[in-house]
Amino acid sequence: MTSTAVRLRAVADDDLVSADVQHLGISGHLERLKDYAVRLRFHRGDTIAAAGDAAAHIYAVSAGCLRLTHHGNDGRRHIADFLFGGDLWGLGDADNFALSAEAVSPTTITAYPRQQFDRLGEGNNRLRSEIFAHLSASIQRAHRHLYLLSCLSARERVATFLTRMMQKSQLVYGARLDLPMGRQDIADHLGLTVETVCRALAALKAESVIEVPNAHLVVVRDGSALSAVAGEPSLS
Amino acid sequence: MTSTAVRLRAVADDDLVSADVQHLGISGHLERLKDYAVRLRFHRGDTIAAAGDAAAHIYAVSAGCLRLTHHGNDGRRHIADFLFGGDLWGLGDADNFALSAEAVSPTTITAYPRQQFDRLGEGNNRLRSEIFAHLSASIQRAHRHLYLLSCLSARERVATFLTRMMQKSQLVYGARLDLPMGRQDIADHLGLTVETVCRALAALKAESVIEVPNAHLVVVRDGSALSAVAGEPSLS
DNA sequence: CGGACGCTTGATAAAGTTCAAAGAGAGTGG
DNA sequence: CCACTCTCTTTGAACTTTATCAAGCGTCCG
Repeated sequence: MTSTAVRLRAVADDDLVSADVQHLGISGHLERLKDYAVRLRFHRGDTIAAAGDAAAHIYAVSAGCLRLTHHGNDGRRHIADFLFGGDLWGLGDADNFALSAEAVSPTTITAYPRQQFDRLGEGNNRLRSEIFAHLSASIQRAHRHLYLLSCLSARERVATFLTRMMQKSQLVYGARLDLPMGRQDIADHLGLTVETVCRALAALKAESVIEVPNAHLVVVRDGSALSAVAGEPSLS
Repeated sequence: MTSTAVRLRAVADDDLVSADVQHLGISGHLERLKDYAVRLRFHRGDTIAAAGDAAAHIYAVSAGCLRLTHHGNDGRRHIADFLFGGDLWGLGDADNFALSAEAVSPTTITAYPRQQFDRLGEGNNRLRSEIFAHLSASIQRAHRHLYLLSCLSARERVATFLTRMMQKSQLVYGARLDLPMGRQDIADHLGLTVETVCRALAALKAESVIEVPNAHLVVVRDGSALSAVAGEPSLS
C-alpha cells in the first residue's frame, strides 16, 4: 500500500519523462503502469466484460479483434465498433461499462487498473488532454456512424465499412484487407441483415471493385471506385 | 489582460466556492465566467455555428431548441441531437465544431469563451470530472441512438423518440409534449422520411396511444403503451 | 473425414420510400 | 382585420429496397 502510493507519486510528476512518451499517446502513459498490468488471452466469442459490469480496468488491445456490442431486451444486437491492436476500451466508462466487449478472433489484451490510471491522470495535464481527445474522437466516430445508419443505402454502408476498415485496421497489406469478423457481425454493425451484406459484397465483386477470395479476405481492386460508392471522395 | 489573469486565478482555486455550485454541474461553473459571457438570440432556422467553424466558445442554451446536424456531401442530412434549455454545446469540440447547430425555434444562447473555460478547468478537479461525465454521457446517448437506427422499426423509432423527448425536454406539462421541431427534423433524426414519421404518428393516434391536437403538440394518452412500443419497459 | 456452422444465392414478402395531391397553419400585406 | 400565399403536414398509391424464408454450398474445426 505504501509502495503503491510512493510509486504513484513518483510517476505522477509528469513532464519529466513525458518527452519520450507523448507521441505514443495514452498507451505511452499506460506503459508506466505496466507493473500493475495484467495480460489476458481470449478465444473467439469470449466475453471480455459485459455491459453493466463494474469498469475496474482500462483495456488495451495488443493483438486480435474485439467487438463492442449493445444488446436490446429482445435479442436484437448492435455492434457499435470493432477494436484492433493498439485500441483502448473503457476510458469513457467511469462506473460500469456501457457496452459489452467480445473477442472476434483470438485476442490478447492488457488490463490496467482504473484506479491507478485515474490517479495517474490527476497529476498529469498531458494525459488528461489525451483522454479528452480520445473521448472526443469516440464521439466523432459515433456521429459518423449515426450518419451512415441514418442516411446511407446498404451498398453505401458496405463500401463505407470497407474503406473505414482499411483506414483503421493494421490488417491491410497493399489492397488486401483482412476481415476477422463474420458477416453477421458486419451486418449488426451496419444495421443490415447477413444476406444484404453478402449481396452488397457480391455486387461490388461483380463490378470488379473488389475480390473476395474467402469470407475473411477482401482485395480492393479499385479503391477510388470503392470510395466513390462510399461517398467519401476524400477521407474525412 | 491583467485583470483577466487575476480573475482567473481567483476563480480557479476551487473547492472554496464549489459547495453551492456542484449540484448545478457545469452550468454552475460557467456562471463564474458570466463577465465574459455573451448572450445571443436566434430566429427559427438560424445557424449558431457550422461544422468546421473554429470552436471558440462553449454554448449554453437558455431557452428554445437547437438541432445538431451533420450534412453529407450530397445534401443528405442527419440530426444527431436536439438541445433544450440547460443543455450545453461545444464541450467536446476542442478545435473545430464537428456538427452544425441551428435554431429550431427562437432561441436564447449564452456563449462563454472556450479559452477562459479551459483555464477554469485547469485548476478545478470537480469541473474536469463533470466535463468528463458530460462527454461520457454524450457517448452513451450516441450509442443509444445507434441502437435505435440500427435495430428499431419506424414505429418503434417514433415511439422511442417521443419517450425520450418526454424525459429530456422541459416542455412536458402532464402528458402534453411540445415538439418545437418539424416533421422533417424528426425524420432526419430517426433516419426516416417525413411521410413515414407522419404515418407512424397517425397509427399511434389511431390506437389511442397519443393525440395530436396540432403538429407541434402531442398528448400522451397511454404512456405505458408508448413505452411498450418503444421497447423500453423501464427507462434505461 | 464428417458434421456443423457460416456464407451465399434465390424467391417471396414486408417495410419504407418516392411521387403526387390535398389540407391545415402561420405569417404577410393589403 | 381579412384574405392570400407559402410552407409544412397529412394521406393515398405505386414502387424500391431490404428483410424474411428457404435451400445449397463451402470451409473450418473437431
